[in-house]
Amino acid sequence: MTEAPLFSTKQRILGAAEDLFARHGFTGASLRQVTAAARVNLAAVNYHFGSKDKLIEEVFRRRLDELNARRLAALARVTAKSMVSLEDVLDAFITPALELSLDRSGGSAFVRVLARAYAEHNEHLRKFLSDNYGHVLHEFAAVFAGLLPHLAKEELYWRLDIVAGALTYAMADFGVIKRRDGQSERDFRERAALHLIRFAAAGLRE
Amino acid sequence: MTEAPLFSTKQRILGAAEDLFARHGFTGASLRQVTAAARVNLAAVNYHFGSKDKLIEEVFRRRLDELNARRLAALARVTAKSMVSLEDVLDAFITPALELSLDRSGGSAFVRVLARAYAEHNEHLRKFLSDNYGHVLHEFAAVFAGLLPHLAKEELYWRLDIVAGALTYAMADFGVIKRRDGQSERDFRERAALHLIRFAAAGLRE
DNA sequence: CTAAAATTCAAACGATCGTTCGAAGCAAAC
DNA sequence: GTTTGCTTCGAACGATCGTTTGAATTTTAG
Repeated sequence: MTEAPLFSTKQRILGAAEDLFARHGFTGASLRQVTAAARVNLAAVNYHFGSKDKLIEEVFRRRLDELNARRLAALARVTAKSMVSLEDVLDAFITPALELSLDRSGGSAFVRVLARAYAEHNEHLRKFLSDNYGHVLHEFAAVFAGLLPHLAKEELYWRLDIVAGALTYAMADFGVIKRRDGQSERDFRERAALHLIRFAAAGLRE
Repeated sequence: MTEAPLFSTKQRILGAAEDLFARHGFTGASLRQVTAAARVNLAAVNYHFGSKDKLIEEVFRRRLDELNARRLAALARVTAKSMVSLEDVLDAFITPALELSLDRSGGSAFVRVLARAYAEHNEHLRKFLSDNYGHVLHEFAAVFAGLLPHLAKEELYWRLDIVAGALTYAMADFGVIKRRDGQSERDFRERAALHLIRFAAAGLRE
């Protein structure tokens, strides 16, 4: 927790790992590929992070801390209003991630990493994500539960899981797709968010 | 192309590979794990399939041949009608896959394998799938294009790609999720298909 | 029954994996 | 200048990977 130079060894490793994990998966990308791309020594990973698993966790932490903070801030803004709609809550969940997916500095790669995490059945990784960011999903789930009182708690939870996964995959593809030439990024983002919110709302309502 | 005993070495390998690829990914599951689960010798994979990559292809071929045949049959049934709706075409695409995901004999594992394939950016695998099943997507795309004349061809194609990926991920999760106790499988399937079709329609229309 | 073809087997190949180690390099503190 | 602590480095560790080999075994054909 000292200084964090923009191009320190740690940051270069994290950036290269993010890119290679997105392209080849967690087991598919080796530490030798990562360190070569980051132009650092192989042993630097275990020196700075301890292990490959810890490096993977740090790749998530670097982005998820901010992403989930934005989601919670947006959720708080929504629940402060007098009338709360399902679409508002979904917007609070989706828009921060969509902004990240359209970010230039590695954000699009990270969203693809996130999509891979959903595909993984990795016990260790699931537990890490649940331990560190489960409270965010719980806060959203609580608001959803108030808006969808007809759904049993168990039913609501797995619907949220499916919806979140499908949204994550869709946003991951945005990171690869090239936008139409004439279309502005803001226009693209707003239209994509609209479609995703419609899908999620349809999937959550009875 | 000779006989195909139900529990031949080849079939046992394919079944074990499907299950392990779903759980640990293509690079994450080793041939030693696969052959151990199939209770066959390690060398049997290279004898019967030639290589791990060819085995992966065969895991796809075994299921996709039937899945895409059903999709095309359903599409033909739809286009034979006088009035064709966007929802009809989506139903022809989604329902066969949803039935597969709820199949008991390995189908649910395969849909998770399919979801992994979407997450993979693997050049070789993408080319194999495109070469062997690209014509199915082209047939659907042609019908979609007729129903959505306002969309440019390029725009339509990447929307279809995103929608197909998101649907695949959602269906993959169905394979893991346990149904509510009181709910029949038919009821569950029809309701899920309805939600997925709504999402896809919203994503494809302007 | 016997020869031939197909299949299974144990064992090993070289390559690559994540990880570890001690020396070398380098900064700041005294 | 010397010491101290942090970082980088080349080299190697044992483990595991996909693949290959040749002999043993089973199945098929004549």
